[in-house]
Amino acid sequence: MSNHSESEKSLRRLILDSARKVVVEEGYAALTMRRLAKMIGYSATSIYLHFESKDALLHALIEEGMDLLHARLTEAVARAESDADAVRMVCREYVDFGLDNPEYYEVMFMLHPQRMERFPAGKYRRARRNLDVIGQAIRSASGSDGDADGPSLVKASAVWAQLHGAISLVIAQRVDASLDRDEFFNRIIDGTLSGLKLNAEAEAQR
Amino acid sequence: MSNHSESEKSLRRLILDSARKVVVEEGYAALTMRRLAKMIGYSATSIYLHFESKDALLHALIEEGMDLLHARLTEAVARAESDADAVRMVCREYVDFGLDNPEYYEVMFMLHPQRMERFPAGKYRRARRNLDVIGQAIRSASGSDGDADGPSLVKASAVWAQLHGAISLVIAQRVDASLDRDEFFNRIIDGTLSGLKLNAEAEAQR
DNA sequence: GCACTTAGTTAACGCTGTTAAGTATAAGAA
DNA sequence: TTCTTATACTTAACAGCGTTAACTAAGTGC
Repeated sequence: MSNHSESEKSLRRLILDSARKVVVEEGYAALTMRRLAKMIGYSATSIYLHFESKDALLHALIEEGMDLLHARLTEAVARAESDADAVRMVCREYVDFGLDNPEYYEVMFMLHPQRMERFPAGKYRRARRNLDVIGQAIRSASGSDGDADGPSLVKASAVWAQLHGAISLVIAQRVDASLDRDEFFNRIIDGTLSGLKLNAEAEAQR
Repeated sequence: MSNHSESEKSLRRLILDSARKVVVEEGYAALTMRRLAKMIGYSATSIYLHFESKDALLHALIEEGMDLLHARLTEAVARAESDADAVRMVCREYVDFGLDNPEYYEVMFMLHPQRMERFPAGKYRRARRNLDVIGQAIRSASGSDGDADGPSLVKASAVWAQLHGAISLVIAQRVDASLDRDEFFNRIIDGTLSGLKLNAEAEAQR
């Protein structure tokens, strides 16, 4: 049997937890199978008993991150005091998630794993759930007309994309060092919200 | 002397052109020193006579891309018929550049090269030039008040970030396949522009 | 003719992800 | 109890990676 003396929980979990630790603390580049093996006290090939490839391991990590993000987004919606407020809250929370967990965020949204074309469908569903939280918040805030003003998938994707752009550039240290980040993100969120034209009085145009 | 029979132009140029070809046609992952060497008919180590490292080669590629982008952005501004139009044109052009050259765009803005912290200052300057084109367009369109409504660096960065988010997600194939991309990008650009609140009466758009 | 520079080479180091084959150990069947 | 099979894991190796050290051949200046 296993009885590698230390394994109360499954090796799969041990691998995942160690991998997450490496990624979170030292970034994706530091994650190698041999190093991971040394950490968990098994040979590198043992990892392949639980994950088809390094990418598969990464995908599992992404799924965990998606769940974590989902929890934070839904909590943010729950905390909101109005439908309109919920959209702002969910945007703010998304940004904060990215800034709080840059390495996680990088793996989840910025990495370009080799085999991503043949990505397990389940992961897409998990990522989709997060987009749906945004979409639902927008729909609630838009009032009863529902999808009158264009399909909400486009709206939600646009909101997501705009927030993602700001987060990913900051994480990759591509923005000017002298940039005031609070002002930057406030502007991004305000701009994103104003692009939605939610409240009626702001609908002077269109 | 060199006289590797084929070299009219310098080996440095040959390396750069071949590297760009690989990246553009098959993506960054396909670019390896040994493969590049085989392409140009020299040994892999010869590349190190002209570039300090693979990252340095990549940086040179990024600079070329930045110049190309700069040319397109300034041309777009020149084509515009009004200051307000110029902002929209430059946004459109930026998006088109990304969609026209996804592999190039990936190397330029989505990759996270190892040694990027110690990036040659010249590259930053080249990247900054492109941000300045956006910033200048915004400033011109904002009228004479100049920087009254917040520093233009934040404004330009925000515009850039929002466009970048949309482009990078599409390139990484992270957006829903059923998404109408034209509608998506139109919404991104409109949202970005409305976030600038340039002049209220001219915003009778869309 | 000798030193020096230039442009290129080969061989190797220490990594990487991954696979094939082998080894104990436990469980189930005869 | 013995035979068989499955489980959990290992070692050794493959092919490839970026990079370096050491070398060679050819041209240049004195």
